[in-house]
Amino acid sequence: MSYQLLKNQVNQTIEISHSDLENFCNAFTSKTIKKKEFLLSQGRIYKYEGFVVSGCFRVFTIDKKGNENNLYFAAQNWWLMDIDSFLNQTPSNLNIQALEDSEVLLIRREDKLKLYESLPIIEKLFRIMSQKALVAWQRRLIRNNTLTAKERYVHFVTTYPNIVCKLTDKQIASYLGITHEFLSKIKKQG
Amino acid sequence: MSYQLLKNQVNQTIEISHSDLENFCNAFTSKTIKKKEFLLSQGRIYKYEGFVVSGCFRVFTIDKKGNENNLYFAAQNWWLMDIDSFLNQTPSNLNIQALEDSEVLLIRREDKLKLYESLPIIEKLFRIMSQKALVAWQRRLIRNNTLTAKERYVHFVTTYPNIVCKLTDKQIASYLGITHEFLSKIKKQG
DNA sequence: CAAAATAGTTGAACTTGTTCAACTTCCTAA
DNA sequence: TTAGGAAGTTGAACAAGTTCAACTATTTTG
Repeated sequence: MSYQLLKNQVNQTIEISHSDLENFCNAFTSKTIKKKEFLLSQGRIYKYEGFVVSGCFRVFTIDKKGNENNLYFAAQNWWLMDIDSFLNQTPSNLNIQALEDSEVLLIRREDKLKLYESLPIIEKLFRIMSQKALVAWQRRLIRNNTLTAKERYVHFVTTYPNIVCKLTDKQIASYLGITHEFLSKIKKQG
Repeated sequence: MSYQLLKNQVNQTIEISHSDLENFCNAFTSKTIKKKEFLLSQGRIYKYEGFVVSGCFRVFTIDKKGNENNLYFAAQNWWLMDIDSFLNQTPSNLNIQALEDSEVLLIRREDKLKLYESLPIIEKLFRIMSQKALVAWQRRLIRNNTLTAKERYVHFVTTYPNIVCKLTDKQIASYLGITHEFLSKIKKQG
């Protein structure tokens, strides 16, 4: 049952009544996405927010020179969202693509806004999740400023082994902010 | 009146009744902090959250080699918090130091937790503020991965001129993730 | 005001990471 | 099942950024 993962995560984050949790989960619909398909393309306004049940996604930007930059990866239990586009309803700068056949639970923007109104506990849920994510991004930035490429690579593969095994080296290099040629050389050094 | 800035920021973020806003602001107490004094030192558990009324602070980590790494600066209308320490009540990895004589509005952790209970709108306030901050951190990380040091420097001084003018080049270099010697060379090139 | 500490500059040698190009290997779609 | 296209490897030349050391401002403090 694909909703169980979502329920688990909510229960681990906040205390919520059974009926409120049901109401929350009922706002989501399941969707399967084939490998290489896009959940969101740059320039579009993002109307959904997603919880990954199975599979894996990459979230990336494309700069002026046409280079892709992987911002993060999302496997089981991760959230997929472009907060910027979702908050402000501005065209997205992000692309979200499935790296393998995947299942996500999607909630429409309007439905989420309604939930914020009808269930204040949902504000708390996303307040806490956002704050936790913020801490993670701050730490990642510190690592990028203080560690070498090799140290960052070692940190990534040891911290997220279940995601790393689904990725190509090219994708990892882009996430780490280095070229894939250089990652190849790092790996050769041992 | 130092509370007016706080009220303005809240009003710009959410719709809130006059009495709720009063209750929120009443939980804060004003404190003046002299230049170079610390609001928080690494290893302590952070019991307060602060809103900067005047002056300027730097938030930084110290790594194993003893190098300081400026994470961000906070001038008027910015918030000072170690979310990680505040959320989990774990010893802080951050140091918060005044760069000039400053005034902050402080709220105690317990009082903030009480406010979350009694005023659900405060959950919304911090949910939105956290999500906006998250977007800013994501963008900063993308810039760090895709721009050269010089481009990052130009972006920083043009985006935050009112903060830059309060900083030394050494502090800016640390924020950008480069050495102060290299920043000096960047500036010389024009 | 004088002394001491801190901030900023410059150069030379060095390390880290990039670019480009050629090659190999491994998928994958017709 | 095989041709075509990604993904990965390697090397050489290069660019970006660091380190160390010596020096010059500029603040800070007694």
